[in-house]
Amino acid sequence: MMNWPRLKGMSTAQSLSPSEAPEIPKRGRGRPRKAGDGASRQALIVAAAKHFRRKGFDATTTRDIAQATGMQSGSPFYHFKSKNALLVAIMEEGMRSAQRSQDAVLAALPGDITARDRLAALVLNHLYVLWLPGNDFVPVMHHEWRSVPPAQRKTIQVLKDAYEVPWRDALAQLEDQGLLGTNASLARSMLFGVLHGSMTWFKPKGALRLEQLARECLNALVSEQPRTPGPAGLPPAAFDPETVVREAWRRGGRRNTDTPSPATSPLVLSKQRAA
Amino acid sequence: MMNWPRLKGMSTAQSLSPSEAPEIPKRGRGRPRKAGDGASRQALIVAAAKHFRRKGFDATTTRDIAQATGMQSGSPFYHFKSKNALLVAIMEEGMRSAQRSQDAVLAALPGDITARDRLAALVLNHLYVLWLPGNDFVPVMHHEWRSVPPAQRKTIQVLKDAYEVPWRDALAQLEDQGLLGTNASLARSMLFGVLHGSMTWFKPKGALRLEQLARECLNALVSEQPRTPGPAGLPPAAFDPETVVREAWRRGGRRNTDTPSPATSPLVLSKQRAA
DNA sequence: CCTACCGATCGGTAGG
DNA sequence: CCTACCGATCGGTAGG
Repeated sequence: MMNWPRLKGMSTAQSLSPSEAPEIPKRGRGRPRKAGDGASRQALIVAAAKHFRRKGFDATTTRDIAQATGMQSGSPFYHFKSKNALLVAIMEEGMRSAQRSQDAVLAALPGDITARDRLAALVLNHLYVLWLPGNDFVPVMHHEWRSVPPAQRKTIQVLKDAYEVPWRDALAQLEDQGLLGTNASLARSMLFGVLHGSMTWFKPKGALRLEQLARECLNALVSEQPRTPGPAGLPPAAFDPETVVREAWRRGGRRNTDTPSPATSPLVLSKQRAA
Repeated sequence: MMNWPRLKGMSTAQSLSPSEAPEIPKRGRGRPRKAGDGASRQALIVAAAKHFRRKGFDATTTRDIAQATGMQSGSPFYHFKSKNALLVAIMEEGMRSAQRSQDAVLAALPGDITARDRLAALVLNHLYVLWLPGNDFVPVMHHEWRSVPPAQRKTIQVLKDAYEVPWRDALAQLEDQGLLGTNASLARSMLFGVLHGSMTWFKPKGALRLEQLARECLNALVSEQPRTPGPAGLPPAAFDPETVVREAWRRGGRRNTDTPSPATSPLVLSKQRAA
């Protein structure tokens, strides 16, 4: 899957993941249809990822996947014991592939590079992981997380944590240099939010390419000059817009259960215009 | 729905949305079970939103929703002509409610407030919209967008565009003041990415409350002092980490279709350790 | 808004 | 990996 190669002859079945071992296809026997090894399994993963990304996990039928792979409706269950196992396999392979490319990029970077440039490389690589054609695995992972059985979430979470280690390092350095508007941990969560959110609104056509998007994301979250440390901390005093919002909600809202609120607040009056 | 009230006696059926008008419940006749008006319809919307958020649109059955509302399995279709119509109603009402609270907040703000503080109020209000209990509508809108029939997307898009107008204004001012690391349009998309992404990772327990999250988001994306306009533009020269990443992918990747790539690149060698 | 129901589909399996 | 199939469920409807 993805754009990242695996070693030749390295059957996917021998990977570290105990969660989804197929029946061991007895390679080398029978008719060597495609390649004899896990090619069909791989084709199922690729087709499933494509469908899951477009229509969602629940809306995709195992028959869709089978048909896209040229199989009969029952055949996917020869390779995967359930539809959910197929989803987990997609996520695991997506993260492994992303990790491979990220490691390769980091290894190719000069040693004396700044933390900002290192983060730039991580960001661009991540955009490639998300956006390059055929790379449906990581997007599916993020969007279909709730369809993963809780028992198997931990395995994927470990892969995600490992992937984020270099991000933590780079952002911690940037925080030390005063180049962030928040702390490293929050900046990392926000940065991934920006990057994953780009899948919703970004269209890589025209002038704005992935490379430029990467630059803009970095510029948006990482300053080039240290920020003034003056009032940068948490203002202990009342934050004006904050109290305004809080008060507005206190006036205008109930906790909301079933019935619409009685509506006697002045807020509503200020809203009558649009009705 | 939400925490924002509607005018008393304003049946939801008379709203601007032509997309989902129920059968006009003949209010005032029959047994006045709850309130006589669209209370059941409203209860369906609330219950559906809760389920859609937790389990997803496809995984939620209309029977789930009926049961949560104390109805029989066929009854939701008296109020909504289809499951999809229920989803659209959730999104429309979610946006209308968000717009109401946002308008109220803006109206309550002093006129001489800075663009930064105005944006702070918008951000905090938006976090309330996303996070306060019972407010499942807008999260559902973002997560289940692809389940909306294309014909009805436009209606909701209009509401979303209106909602974003004050954001555009505030961010345009901030861009003029040199407080953004990117342009106003991209900053807006990124900011919403951060805010919506918070639904994945943020837990409003402990020290980090919504108010502080709002501050941190703002600090992360909006400087307090104008940024140095020096090398802030697009560097026309080769961007080092960028070319490294691009080269790495060129070496390591094919476009990817079905079969795993042959893998003869040096990238793979540098990755053998984890196997 | 309930009763009773239908047609279609879906994940999964037995047995080869 | 195919054939043939099952049990369960699901969105939706007729008729009151």
